[in-house]
Amino acid sequence: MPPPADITVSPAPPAADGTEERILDAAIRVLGETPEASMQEVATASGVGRATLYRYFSTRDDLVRAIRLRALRDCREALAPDVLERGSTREALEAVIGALLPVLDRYRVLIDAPLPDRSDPEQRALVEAVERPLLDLIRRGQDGGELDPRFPAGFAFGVLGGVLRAARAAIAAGEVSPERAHPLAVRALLAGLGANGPEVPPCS
Amino acid sequence: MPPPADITVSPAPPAADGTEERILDAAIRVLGETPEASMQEVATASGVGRATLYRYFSTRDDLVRAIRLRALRDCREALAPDVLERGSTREALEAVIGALLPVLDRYRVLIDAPLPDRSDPEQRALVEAVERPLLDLIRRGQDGGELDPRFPAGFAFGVLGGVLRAARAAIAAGEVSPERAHPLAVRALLAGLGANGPEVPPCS
DNA sequence: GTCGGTTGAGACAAGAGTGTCTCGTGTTCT
DNA sequence: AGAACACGAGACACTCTTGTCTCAACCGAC
Repeated sequence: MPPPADITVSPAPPAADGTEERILDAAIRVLGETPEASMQEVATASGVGRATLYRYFSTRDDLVRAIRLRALRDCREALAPDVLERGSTREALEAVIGALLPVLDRYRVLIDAPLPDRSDPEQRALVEAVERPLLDLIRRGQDGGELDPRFPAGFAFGVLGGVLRAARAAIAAGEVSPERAHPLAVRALLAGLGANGPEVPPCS
Repeated sequence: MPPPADITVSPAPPAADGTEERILDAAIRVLGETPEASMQEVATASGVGRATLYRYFSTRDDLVRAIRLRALRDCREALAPDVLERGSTREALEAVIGALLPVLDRYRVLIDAPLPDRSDPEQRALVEAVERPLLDLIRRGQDGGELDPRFPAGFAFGVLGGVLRAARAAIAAGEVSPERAHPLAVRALLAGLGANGPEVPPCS
C-alpha cells in the first residue's frame, strides 16, 4: 500500500492558494527589469516576507529555475500541434510568431539571460521540446520549397529569434502596435528566409 | 596660478606600455564568458595582480565602462563613411554586416548586456554615433525604394541586430563558416526588409 | 474558544566581493 | 650603485547577499 497522499515527500509549498504563482509573477517582473535584484526585493514586490519567499523557493537558484521552467513550458504549450501543423510553412510560421510573441513579452527576463542549464534534465528536455518542432518546421519548409534550403536550420532558427526580439523591442518602444508588429515580423521572416529570394553571392 | 601641468589630477594609469590594453583584452574575454566574474578573476586572466588592476581601473564600473566605450568606438569606426556611403543601400548594408560581424564577435560581452548607460554623456554620444547612421541608411533605403517603407526604422534596425546575432551564433556553433555566414546574413536581411517583398496582410 | 498552520519581521552566521593600503621585490634610468 | 617607479602579494575593513532560525501575530477549522 502506497503512503497516504497527504504525506508530501519534498518540503512542498505550504499553501495551495495562489501564493506561489503570485511570487512567480512578481519575480518575473522584477527580475525582468533588474536581473540582479535580491531576494528581498523579489519578496517585497511579491507582497510577501523574505522568509515566506524562502519557504516557497528554498534557494535563489530554485526561483530562477522555476521561472525558466515555466517560461519553457509556456513556449512548449504555445507551440501546440494546431499551431505547427498548418498546411503551409508560411501559415505555420505566422501562427508561431503570433503564439510566441506574447510569451517572449511575458518572460522578458530570459531574453538576455544565459542559456538554460543543459545539465538539468528537466530544462534540457523542455528546451528540446521547444526547439525541435521549430527546427523541424524550418526543415520541412526547406524541403517543401517554401524556405531557402541554403540556410542551415540553426541559422534560420536564430533569425526567427532575432525577428521576434526586434518585434518585441519595437512594440515596447511604442514604434508599432502589437497587431501591426505581427504581420511585419511575419513578412520580414518569410521574405528573409523564403525561397525565391535574391541570389546569394557564391562567397563574398 | 593654476597647478603645474605635471600634477595629474586623476590617478592616471602608471605605465604607457600596453598593460592597459592587455587588461582590457583579457577582461573582454573573461567577462564575455562569465559576466559576473570577479575582479580577481579578471586580474588573473590578465596576468596581473589585483592591486595593479585597480591601479588601472579604480572601480569595477570603471572597467566595464571602458569596455563598453571601446566597443562603441570600434563600432563607430567600423561604420566609416566608405562603408555607409555606397551607391546602393544593398551594397552599404552588405558592407555594414561585414564590418559589424567581427566587432560583435569580439565584444560578445555586450551582446546580452544591459543597455549602455544613457546618463553617461560619452556613452550616449557614442551610441548615437553608431545608431544614427544606420537608421539614416535604413531610411534612405526606404526612400529610395530599396527597402520596404512599411517597417518603422527602429524595427528594421532591430531586425539588423537580430540577423547579426543569428549569424554570430551560427558561426560560433560551427554551423557555417564566417565567409558563408556573411552572404546568408545579407540575403536574410535584404530580402526580409527589401521592397518587392510579399504583401503584408493589412492587419492580422 | 482553541488548535494547527501560515505568515511577516527580524536576528544571525557565513561567505563573497570590493576597494584601500602596505610592504618587499624587481626593473630601469641615471 | 642609487633613486624612482611599477609590480605582486596579501592583509584589511566594509558592504551586501544568502540561507537559517526564532518568535509573535494572525486566521480558519473544529
